Amino acid sequence: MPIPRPDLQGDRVIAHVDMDCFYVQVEQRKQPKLRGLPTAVVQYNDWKGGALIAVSYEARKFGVKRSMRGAEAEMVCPNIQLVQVPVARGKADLNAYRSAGSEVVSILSTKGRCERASIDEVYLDLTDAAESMLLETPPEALEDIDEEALKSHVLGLSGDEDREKNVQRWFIRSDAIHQDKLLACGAIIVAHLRGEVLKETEFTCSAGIAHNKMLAKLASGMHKPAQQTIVPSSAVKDLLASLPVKKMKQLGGKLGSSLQNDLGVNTVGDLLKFSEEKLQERYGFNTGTWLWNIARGISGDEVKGRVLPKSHGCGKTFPGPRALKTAAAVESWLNQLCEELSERIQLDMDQNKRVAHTLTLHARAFKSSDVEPHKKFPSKSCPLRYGINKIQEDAKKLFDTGLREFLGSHSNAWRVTSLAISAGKILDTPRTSSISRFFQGKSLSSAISDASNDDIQDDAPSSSIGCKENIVPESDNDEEVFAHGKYVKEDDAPSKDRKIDVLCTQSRKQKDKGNGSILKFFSGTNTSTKHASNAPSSWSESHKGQDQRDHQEECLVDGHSRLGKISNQQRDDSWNFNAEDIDPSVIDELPQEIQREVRGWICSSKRAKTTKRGSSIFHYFSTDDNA
DNA sequence: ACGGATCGAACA
DNA sequence: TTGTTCGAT
Ligand SMILES: Nc1ccn([C@H]2C[C@H](O)[C@@H](COP(=O)(O)OP(=O)(O)OP(=O)(O)O)O2)c(=O)n1
Ligand SMILES: [Mg+2]
Ligand SMILES: [Mg+2]
Repeated sequence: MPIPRPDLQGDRVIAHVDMDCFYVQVEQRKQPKLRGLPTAVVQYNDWKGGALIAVSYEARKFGVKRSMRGAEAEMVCPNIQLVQVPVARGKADLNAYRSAGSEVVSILSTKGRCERASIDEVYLDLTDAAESMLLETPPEALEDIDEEALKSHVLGLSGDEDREKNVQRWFIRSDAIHQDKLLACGAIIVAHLRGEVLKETEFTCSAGIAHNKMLAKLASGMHKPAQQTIVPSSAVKDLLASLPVKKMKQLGGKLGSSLQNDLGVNTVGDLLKFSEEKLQERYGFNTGTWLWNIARGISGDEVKGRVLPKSHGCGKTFPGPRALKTAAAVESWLNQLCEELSERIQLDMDQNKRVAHTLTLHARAFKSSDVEPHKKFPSKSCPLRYGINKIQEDAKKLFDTGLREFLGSHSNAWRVTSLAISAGKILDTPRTSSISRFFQGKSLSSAISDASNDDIQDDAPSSSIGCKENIVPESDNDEEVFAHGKYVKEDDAPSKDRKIDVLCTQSRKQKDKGNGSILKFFSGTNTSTKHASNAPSSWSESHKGQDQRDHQEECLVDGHSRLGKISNQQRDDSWNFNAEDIDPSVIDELPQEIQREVRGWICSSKRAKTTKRGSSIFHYFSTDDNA
């Protein structure tokens, strides 16, 4: 029913709100005497005074920077107040900051769709609220406008003399274009929200108001602290023309470096010189169009309605001499991490009625024997069973299987330099459904405990059928949920029904994302053939050289290739197609029940693909090679 | 190999 | 679907 706006002109009102030196503010609220003083938050004081992770604006004036050592900071700012991150179970404990972030979100999520983008920032879609305001109480007289709103920075305004006056005039211009009027309303709403945040939490924040997320994010950082910035469409061109590529979100890493070094692109505006095809050729289909769009200030990325994190993780590093070298030491630290994780997912369940379904372990290690102590410790996951002891038990198993794989057959001396676990696949538990009745009279918490207590066989975690039936909610949508499952291998080929099932599930999920550009086509069997890849050479150094397939040894299975030009062949024996490359007449030859799915996918894919980075993948597990 | 602890997303 | 890599805060 809800059809996404075309949005090609950018008529949404999007805000990005980012807290000012957030951890510092949290600590200053705890210790008000620190307010106004140059302050920084450090974690782990023992080595060189710890590392700074947040710096107050007073301290920034002295040149104090994040990632400085405490001792360094004291050199440039002798009066700096260093506050340590709380420590619990031998590791940094960020719960106070998470909790403070939640306070803020609960206020900012009241006027429109809200997306938690990090511990201290959110995106807001204020389109509806702004349109309502424009209809009902349009800003006409200065007296009616929030004073804070009138202090906004408006990009592109003539500038020099009397900024204040110009902004005031901008807000009440009756001859402004509709877009600008909407932004003005958005800015008034944001000013109000920021006032509410200050009143309720004592925290200041800064914000950007624009027609999409990318520009709003850019704007929020332009004037800090405790200010807000508006980006009218008319200001976009000049803004991007002088913006160094590295300042743009997503271009701060290797991609941005490649743009500079390989294309000579120094500002985002420099990208305008390149055709979409040229960018696609070098950086891939999706990234290419994404780059082409952002050069023009276009981004259709929508504000997801999600105010809670999608995963909980905790970890600790053991650098240099602190590296763990015994199983007992690893076990001990794992236990600490598991305690914290258990606490946090339990809190999530109690507060939000959500249940996590997957436990994942990451580690880094090296062999003390080799001169080149390279590290590649495989991550492992399994179904998550609630309860500290269960989690500890499973985490240790995951580590052990990872370690055996890491060591190969020779058992060498090893060192572990980091351990991390995380809880993912977190799902809402619907209030009303048969599953709730099953748990009648019990708290969700005790029901989950019982489910894991009726001792599941002590086998290695592999399947979650029991878990799924006991915990996973009955579907409100008719989409099957897999709590945890292992990748389907060729020699373990699923039945035909099963394959179709996967197909439908995946396609619905992807369609909901409202964006897609790639059809992923599994042959299901046949691992020996290598196929042509006309995928662009990768810009990322790490991808280079791992691309083992550049020539065509064999034709594609009949019917598959005729779907359209192959965009990329994957290591998992599937082929990817771009939506516009698919020959519509060939779709008719596909199995009936699949045709509808493919057509629906192509439709949504073509609609949204140009405005958002990334791809949706259409999984088709064919039953045989000649499907 | 002292820039740690977390998160989300694309990719293979 | 799992596991890896990238980028971010
Ligand atoms: N590399 C980083 C970056 C940030 N943070 C934490 C501490 C910050 O307080 C918080 C928010 O990050 P920001 O990038 O928003 O920075 P600040 O809020 O501290 O400052 P600003 O006022 O510039 O937003 O996240 C962190 O632990 N490690
Ligand atoms: Mg911030
Ligand atoms: Mg931030």
